[in-house]
Formats: sequence, structure tokens, C-alpha cells
Amino acid sequence: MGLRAANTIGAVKAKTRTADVEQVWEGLARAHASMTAALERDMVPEAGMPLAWYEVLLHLSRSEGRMLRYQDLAKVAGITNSGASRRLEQMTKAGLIERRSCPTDRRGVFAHVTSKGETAFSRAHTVFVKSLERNFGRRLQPGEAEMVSAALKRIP
Amino acid sequence: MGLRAANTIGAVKAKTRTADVEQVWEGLARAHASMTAALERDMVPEAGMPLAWYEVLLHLSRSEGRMLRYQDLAKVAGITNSGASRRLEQMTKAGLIERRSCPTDRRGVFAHVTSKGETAFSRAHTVFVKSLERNFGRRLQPGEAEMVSAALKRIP
DNA sequence: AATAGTTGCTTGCGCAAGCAAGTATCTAGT
DNA sequence: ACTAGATACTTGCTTGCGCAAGCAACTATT
Repeated sequence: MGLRAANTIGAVKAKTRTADVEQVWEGLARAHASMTAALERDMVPEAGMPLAWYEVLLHLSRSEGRMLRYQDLAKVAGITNSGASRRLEQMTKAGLIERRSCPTDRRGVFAHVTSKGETAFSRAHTVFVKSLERNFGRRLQPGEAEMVSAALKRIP
Repeated sequence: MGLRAANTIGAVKAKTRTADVEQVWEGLARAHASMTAALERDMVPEAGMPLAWYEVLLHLSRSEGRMLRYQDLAKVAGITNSGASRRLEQMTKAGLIERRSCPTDRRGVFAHVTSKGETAFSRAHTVFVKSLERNFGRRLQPGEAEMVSAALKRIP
């Protein structure tokens, strides 16, 4: 569709060029490493949990009843089922979530946020947002953030 | 410049908002995971090496004399010195690089690309570019790639 | 030189993740 | 109802990485 971005009219070919995609990859990889490192560095001492746990709680908090099946959590978190099993086991030991048996399938397990988990998530969310804002918020021009996230949504 | 993504005109504030940065983070994390997985899936069987090795060879190939000190490689690759030591040891065993002693500092070691490494890198580069193009090239509009990489450069 | 402190690479250990195999449970076909 | 196969979570093994300690070599001071 007719989405036209900021192009010098004559100098840009009609097709996305190889070098452009390579540059996107390099920028993406670098930015991701940098953001992950900064977030982890802030989250662990200030929120008392690693980024990976925060992301679990984030997905759970967005879900119906604040719970998700283990396998569904694995899918949204982008890890394997065994990885989910172990990560959720740790979080259960830490009291942030609890196991709930699935009434319709006795093989299944729900991860459900405990009230302790909610409190911890709430604080962690504040830390997370502040870290994002402090480390990166000022670096992006007003409209840039929206453009970037719109473009990133196109990546499967 | 009249750059406009899909925004309601009056709804955009002058400042980058928290939610925007959060969306950038989520998009970035998702896109990075997706691209990494696709690249790894293509590289390992077709190029015969993991993405991590390709990136080492890429950095070396861009350097003066196709060689870098271990610690400098660690820096550009975004890993620790011990991580570099181990990764480069494996690549040395595989014959892609060789150790060269540094004439001005006998503690130092250069990683230098072997001719086997050059050949392997050349094939790997082809595979890499094709994978990028096949999986993601078509998803980005013509100017979008340039805009995104420009914006990503602002992230420290 | 001789010594103290620093730097560059290596190595022991632990953690987190993936794969593959194991166990319990479900589902379909008979 | 029975059985074969599929599915959901768990567990054993392996791998890759980071941290911290170690060793060798460098630099600065005496």
C-alpha cells in the first residue's frame, strides 16, 4: 500500500536492498544487546528479579485470570517447554507463582500469579519502565519510537 | 519532513512517551528472537557454522590484516574475554582461524583468519544474506529499513 | 635490576537453556 | 472397553556463557 517514508526521490531503488537489511540486523542486534544488559543491570538489584522473571509475570498479568498453561507461557516467552518448566519451578519456589492443576486435562498445569507475585510485579514494572526511560527514552525522537515499533511489527 | 506512520494527527504528543519505548522494546525483543532463530536455523546446516562464528569472521574480515586481538574481538562481539577465549579456541580447532602472537606484547594473541576460514566465511556470507533476504527482506517497505537502522543507531 | 601493581589470556565452576527420553494422561479407532 | 498413538510436563545430559581466580608478561617506581 502507498506507505511512503522519507526517501530521496531519485536515489532510492524501489526494492529493499540487501545492504539495508544487513544494517537493520546489525543495529537490531546491537540495540538488543545494549538494552538487555541495561535492563538486567537495573532489574536484578532494584526489582530483585531477573528480566526473564519479569517477562513471565508480564505475560501472566495480561492473561485471563492471571494464569497460563506452561506450554502457552513457553510459546509467548519464546522458550522451550523444558525451559519453561524449570523457570516456573524457580519462580514457584520463590513464591511468585503457584501451580494450579487444569480441570479439563490432568496433564496440564497452570502457572498462576500469587499475591506476593503481584506485588513483586508491580514494583518490578516501575523499575522496568524507569530503566527504559532513563537509558533509552531520551534517545528517540518523538515520532521515531512509533515508527520503529510499527516497522518491527512487520517482522514475523 | 512529512514523515507519517499510522498516526491520528492530533493524538501525538511532543515527547516520547513511556508506552512508546515499551513498545519499541517488545518489538525489538520479538524481532531479535525471530531473526536469530531463523538465521541460526539456516546457517548451521547450509554454512556449516553457527551464527556466533559467522559474526567473529565478519568482524575479523573487516579488520586490518584480517586479524584482531582477543580482547578487541570480545568488545566488538559483545562478549567477555573468557567467552572470546573459548569461542576462538573452538574456531581454531576447526581451522577457521589461527593464533598469532603479538610482536609488541607477548601476552597478547591475535585471531587471524586462515584461508580455510576465508572460504568458509565467503560461503557463510552468501547463506547469511540469502537467509536475511528470504526471511525478512520482503517484509520491510523500501525506505523503512533505512529509517529503522537510523533510529537504532541512536540507541547507545 | 628489583619490586609492586596492572593487564591479557586461560581455566574452574555454576547457571540457564536446549534436546531427547521418560512418565502420566488424553484421544481415536476399533 | 482396549489399544495405539499423541500430547503435557519433567528430567538427564550437554553446551555456551559469565564470574572470579590464576598465570604470564608488561609498566612504573625505586
